[in-house]
Amino acid sequence: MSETKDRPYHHGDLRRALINTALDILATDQNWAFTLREVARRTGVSHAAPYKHFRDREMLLRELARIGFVRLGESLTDAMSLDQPSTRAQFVAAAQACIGFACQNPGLYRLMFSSDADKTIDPPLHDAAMKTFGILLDLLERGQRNRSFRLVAVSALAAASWAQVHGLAMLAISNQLLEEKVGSAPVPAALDVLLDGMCCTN
Amino acid sequence: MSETKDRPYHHGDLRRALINTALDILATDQNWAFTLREVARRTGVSHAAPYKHFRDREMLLRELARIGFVRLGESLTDAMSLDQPSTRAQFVAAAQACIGFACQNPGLYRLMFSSDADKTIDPPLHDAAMKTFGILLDLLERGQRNRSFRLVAVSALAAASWAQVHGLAMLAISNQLLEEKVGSAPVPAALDVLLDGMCCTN
DNA sequence: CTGCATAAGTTTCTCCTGTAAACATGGAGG
DNA sequence: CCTCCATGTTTACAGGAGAAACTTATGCAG
Repeated sequence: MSETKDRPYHHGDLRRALINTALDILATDQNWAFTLREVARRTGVSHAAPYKHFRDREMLLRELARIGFVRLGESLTDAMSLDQPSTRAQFVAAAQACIGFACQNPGLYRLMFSSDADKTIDPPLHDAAMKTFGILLDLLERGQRNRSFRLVAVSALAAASWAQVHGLAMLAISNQLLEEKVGSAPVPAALDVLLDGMCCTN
Repeated sequence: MSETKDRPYHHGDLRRALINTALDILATDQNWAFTLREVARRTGVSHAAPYKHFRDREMLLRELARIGFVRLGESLTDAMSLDQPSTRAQFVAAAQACIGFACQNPGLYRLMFSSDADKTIDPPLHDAAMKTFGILLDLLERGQRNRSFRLVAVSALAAASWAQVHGLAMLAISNQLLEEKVGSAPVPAALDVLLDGMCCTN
């Protein structure tokens, strides 16, 4: 009895409702200037109501970012569970999933890596980010064990591939991967170059 | 007679003064919430004065971004003019210059790639970005000519290296290159991995 | 030199945001 | 049944964006 009544004084689960509204707007309106009041408005509550659930605007932003990391992690896991002929192919699938996620949720993705989402002061957010990063690490370690990836320090592979994928994602959502600059299929092309450096040559 | 008088009614070169103030604050206050009024205040003019030189806040932001690309281009050119034993070493120098630039001007760097700096509606900004990107392209083409870099499509090398460097820069200024994740020297490590894929193996 | 058009400032005003404080409501426990 | 408290609402205030109307100096026509 908490859903869709004609606004009983107590909402039922306003916290979650606010988060969903915010995620909705973020998904709908490409680069929206995030506004607590707008979130409250569209959720149908007074502009001060959110403060009962979030100390301030930034706290909601960090929660959204955290959810973003969780969802990104799910996308990665999904992409990797499709079976692929090689670890290399699996890597490509995961990378494309990440970039696809960014392109489908540009606002959220940007938020996840913005300075508003300060991971140093928010343990849950930090943990979510680390956990998602861990998915990449696992893949790399697995690839090393089965001799797909070179046996250099896994942290080097991690830095390179994370930077590469994140860079492609950011450039893609900034609309900077123009054909005149980087050809018509920059993502697979770039990943191939990187993978040639990561994979065993024999 | 345009500098440092005791505020004649007409400033002399307010446009430039505003830009400099903004760049100053951006350089000083790591993640500052950009405010036209603050810029006006610190420049010593009324809050409406900037509107005589910039249609709106975004227009000033785009001009700042443009200057950012010009400066980044200078940093890259400088770094590449130091002579290096190999094109590969030159690439590393340029990459580190770019990441260094980002770390020393995080606010500006973020701005350059933010959605506020919409390159599709600002030809000067777009041109500045393209010109800086051209420096990278030149280096890659030169590397291909002297057989340092593989003869794959130069746009693929460009996409890969640009994404890599930009990704490292963004992660660095977001304070996400934590040792626990990517080791103690992620930048050279990541670049090495990438370069192993870009360079000729023999 | 006089006088005016205009560029470049300033003031004032409206609307919006974040956030705090005081107030209201209704459901849960004594 | 009454009272407490979490969760709403209203009201208030400080700032920011930007428009409009006003002011000042400057350069140019005569």
